[in-house]
Amino acid sequence: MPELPEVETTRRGIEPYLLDQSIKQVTVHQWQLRWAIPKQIKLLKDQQIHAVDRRGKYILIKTAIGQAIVHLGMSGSLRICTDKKQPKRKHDHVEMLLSNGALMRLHDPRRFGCLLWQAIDEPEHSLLSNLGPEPLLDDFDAGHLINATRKRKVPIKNLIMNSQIVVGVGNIYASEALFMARVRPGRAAGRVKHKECEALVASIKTILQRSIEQGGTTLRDFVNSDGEPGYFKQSLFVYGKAGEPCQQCGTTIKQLVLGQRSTFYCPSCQS
DNA sequence: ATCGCCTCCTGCGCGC
DNA sequence: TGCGCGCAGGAGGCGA
Repeated sequence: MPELPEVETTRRGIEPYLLDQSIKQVTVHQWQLRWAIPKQIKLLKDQQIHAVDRRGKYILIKTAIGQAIVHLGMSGSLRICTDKKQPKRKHDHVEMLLSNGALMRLHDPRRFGCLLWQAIDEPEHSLLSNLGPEPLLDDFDAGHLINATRKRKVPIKNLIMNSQIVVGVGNIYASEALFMARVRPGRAAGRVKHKECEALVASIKTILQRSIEQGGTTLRDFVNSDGEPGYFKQSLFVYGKAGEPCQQCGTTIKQLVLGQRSTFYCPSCQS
C-alpha cells in the first residue's frame, strides 16, 4: 500500500504522540509478519523515544538502546488510539502503550510488512544499509540518475522503483512521474536521455512532495494515523486510468505489465 | 553485475 | 447469493 508519501504521512501523524514518551508496554498478537518479529522488540519497554524518523519506506522509532524498524508492506498502517475502549481489530498485530496514554497499533492484513529491532551497538541493518538516496534531498539529482541508468537495460520504471537507486518511489508514483516527465515506462533505462533524466528527477520530487501535502494516496484502504484517507488520488493522471482519455491530450491511457506490476501511460504524451 | 520471476498473505470486486 | 478468479500501494531472494 504505502509509498513514501503515505509513510511520511504516517510518520508525521504518529510523531507527536511518540516523541519523548516512554513505552509502557509492547504487546504482540501476531509475531509472524514478513519476517518474524524478534523477541528483542520487548526491550522497548520502559524506553524513551528520542526520534521518529523515516528512511525510504521504513519508519525508525529510536531509543537510547536501539531502534525499531517498521515497514508497512502493501497493506500496513500505524494508528494512534487515544480512546481506551476502542476495540482491537482483526489484523492489529502489535500494540504499543505510551506514557501519555496513547496506544499505537500496527495493522497489516497481508502481513507483508515487518517490525525489526536494531540494537544501538549493532551495525546498520542490512535492509537500510544498501538504500539509495532520499528522493526529496539534494543528493538525488539528475547526475545521480544519469549515472545509474547508463548501460542499464531494465525498463526505466523498474529502475526508479529500485530502492538501491532511489528510495520511496512505488508503483503509483513511478507511473505518475514518468507521465509528468513524458517518458514511456518501458524504455530501457540506458536509452533515456540526459534531459529526460533531469525531467524525471524533477517530476519525482514534485509528485512525492505534492502527495505528502495531500496526505498521500488512498486507493482502497490507506489511512493515516488518525484513520483518515489521503487525497492525492484526485491528482493522479494515469495510475488506474486505463481506457480513460488522457487529461492532457485525450488519447486513451494504456496499461501494461512491467516487473509484474501494472503500469499506466499515455502513448501520445510519452515517448 | 544484471535481470526477471517467484514468493509471502488477506481481502475485495468482478463475472458467471 | 455464492463461488472462483485475478488483482492489489512491496521487495527480498533466487536461478539463469
